[in-house]
Amino acid sequence: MGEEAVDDYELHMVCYGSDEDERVMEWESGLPGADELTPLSQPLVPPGLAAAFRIPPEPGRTLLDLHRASEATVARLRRAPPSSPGTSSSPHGHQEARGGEGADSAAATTTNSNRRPRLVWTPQLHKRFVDVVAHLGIKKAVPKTIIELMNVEGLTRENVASHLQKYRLYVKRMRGQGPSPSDHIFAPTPVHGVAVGMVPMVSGQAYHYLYNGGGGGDR
DNA sequence: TACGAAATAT
DNA sequence: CATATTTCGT
Repeated sequence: MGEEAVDDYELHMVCYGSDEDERVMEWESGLPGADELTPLSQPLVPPGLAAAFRIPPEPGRTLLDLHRASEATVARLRRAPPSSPGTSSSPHGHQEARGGEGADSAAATTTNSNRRPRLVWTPQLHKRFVDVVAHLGIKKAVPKTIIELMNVEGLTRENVASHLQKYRLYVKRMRGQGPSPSDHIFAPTPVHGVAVGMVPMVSGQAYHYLYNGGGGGDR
């Protein structure tokens, strides 16, 4: 009969067909990048300023809180119908082209292959990873939890597990010895001022890494 | 089922 | 050769 159920697999994350998903996608696109956000570990209001203005100490905002809030927002977006009578245009300016890539989404080239394309951990994605791991603590930093808190669509548990394995090895190796020039993403030189990819990219796509000369030659 | 170490692939 | 995926034992 028909061979239509063939490519049922790839339709997962890349293709947004539903209006609800579109709304969520738009919301995600509007989110500021990791570079423009204050780390959760860092108080929004400096202690001195807070004291000067009689601002009560910040509530214990944790990543879990953020996660819950995020889930609540997503749920609301999905439930609430357009309900924008009159204004059918986009709520906020969207520089984003189609593709569904916002601050966080792991896309893969949808070329037919049962093998998942190599995921490239961009500095931004890695930063998010490190942030989550740091706040979870080395004890609770397990792939499943990490993946939940990162909230990156398309990111699989295997991806995180693999990266976590490398990250742990890096941390262990890092003890005692100074930083190694061989480190790319793990070394404490996260984001330079140059434009780097905002989304995880796969082989085939052009991605730019910021490299330190590479003239060292020692190993 | 999920985690993690090792093997395998790119 | 570095890094990501897959396999496999727990």
